[in-house]
Amino acid sequence: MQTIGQIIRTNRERKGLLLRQLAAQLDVDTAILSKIERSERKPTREQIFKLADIFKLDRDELLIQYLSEKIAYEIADEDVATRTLKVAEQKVRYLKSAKHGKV
Amino acid sequence: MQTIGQIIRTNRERKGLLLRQLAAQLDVDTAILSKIERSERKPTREQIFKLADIFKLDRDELLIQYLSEKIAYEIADEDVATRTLKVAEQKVRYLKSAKHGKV
DNA sequence: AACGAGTTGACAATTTGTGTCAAATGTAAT
DNA sequence: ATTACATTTGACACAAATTGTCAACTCGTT
Repeated sequence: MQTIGQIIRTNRERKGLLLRQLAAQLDVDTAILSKIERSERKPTREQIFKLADIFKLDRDELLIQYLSEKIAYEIADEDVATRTLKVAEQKVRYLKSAKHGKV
Repeated sequence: MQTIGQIIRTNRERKGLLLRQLAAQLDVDTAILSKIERSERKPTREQIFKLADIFKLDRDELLIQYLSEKIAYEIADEDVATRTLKVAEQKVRYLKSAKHGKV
């Protein structure tokens, strides 16, 4: 199970880029990128998209990794975590159908 | 599909309580409770537990409603929402097993 | 009109997220 | 062991989001 940080680091090293080089492309401080790779900070959505472009990864895939990691950390220490996600799925379905005027 | 706000309002009315009476028990301003019931604001976790106690609802059940609603609103307008939740489930499982020393 | 219940919006206080910077640490080469 | 460079760390500043406070407002009832 890879974190976003690990995905970024792996891809950066695969391309032989230094932190400061990738940081420059992302337009962030090296310190921040370092923290992101070690999961000490979360990237922003914009950064995710830039990374997907730089590494030619599927934007949706990376976005899913990013969002799901955020959610997982949000509730991982609840012991109702799994049931919460099941109910969240139902609610999402409901909200989406409502949005399409199906209520 | 009921919102937390609707659950609260229904239960408050069932007990014949006024907004200001329930607000007093919750130790919040009437304005806030009004907004919570109409989903204009989110309750805090503490408030959720107080409400469960006041209405004699299952704390975990209400917590699940609260957390899942928060998550659902967070990602409802992503079109990768459902897949995100599936991946989040996997990540939660992984995090939980890691926590129990199973890595 | 006066009252009580609920709603609304402007604002303040607090918390959380993000960025900046400089110093510290690690690592390899000379 | 000193230099040079990459990365990490932590303190701080700034911005954004959350939460709370308050007063004015609407609406229905008497």
